[in-house]
Amino acid sequence: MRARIASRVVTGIYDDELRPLGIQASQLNLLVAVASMGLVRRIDVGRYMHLDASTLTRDLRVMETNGWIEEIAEPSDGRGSPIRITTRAEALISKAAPAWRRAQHTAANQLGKDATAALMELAAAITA
Amino acid sequence: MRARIASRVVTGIYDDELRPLGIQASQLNLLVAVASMGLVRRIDVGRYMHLDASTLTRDLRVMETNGWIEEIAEPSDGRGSPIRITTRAEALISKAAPAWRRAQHTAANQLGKDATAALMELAAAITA
DNA sequence: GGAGTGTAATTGCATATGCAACTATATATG
DNA sequence: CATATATAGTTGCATATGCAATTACACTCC
Repeated sequence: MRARIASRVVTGIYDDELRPLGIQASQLNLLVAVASMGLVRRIDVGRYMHLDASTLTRDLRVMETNGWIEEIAEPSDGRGSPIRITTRAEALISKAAPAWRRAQHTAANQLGKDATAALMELAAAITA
Repeated sequence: MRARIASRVVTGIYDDELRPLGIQASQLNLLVAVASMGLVRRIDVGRYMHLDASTLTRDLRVMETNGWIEEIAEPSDGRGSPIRITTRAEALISKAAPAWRRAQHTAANQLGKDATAALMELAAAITA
């Protein structure tokens, strides 16, 4: 319950800052993850983000529609072609950086120093 | 991003344990919250759980259908009658307690002692 | 007591999330 | 090479989540 509440609260802080840019925290997260991974299969994004494959199918569809993600190889490959971020999305990430940082500061202030460090620790434990 | 990933991972651990009981972590969370609050208005549940009112309308509808929550006063009150947990749901909470504890242990082990303490700290900071 | 203000709840819309089942491909194995 | 097994991705289904707009009260203030 604590983890879910924390997620909602923190997500809300980021969503508020990102709203003028027309992107949500969940989407920008995904975009940054894909950007950091380069040309990547969906499943590997899923493993990194701990997201179910079916969730990714749908989330990425929205982002392809927005022109933020593109599929690379021929569509005849039934096991899926790798994807990558578009230049348009790269521009968006840069443009969103200040709002992102503001949200980060707001969240850090609202949580306090200890709890913020706690969150970093928590994420590190999951990634490991 | 860290908060959202943590939420997904922890929720998944609880969902796995609760699946045989036919209830999800999100629903049991809500049930326990309502149980602890007694006869309560939806909006106050929302404030406690940091959930939007519209989300609660829908989440609670599912739980009323399942017979876990009941509305008390006359439905003529446009600003909503308070709700409370049913005896059936109380029984379910008791029955789910072992699975809940198992999930708690699994999560604590998977996160490690420091990260678990971190999560408690995080939640405390939000509630305060 | 009627108008204005504030609050609780719902609805329309869009996205997010995961499970089970299925499809399509790749890889191993005899 | 044919079959078995494993893996990537999608679809149907159900729930979860929040915003904007709307509805229905409650309350206050002349």
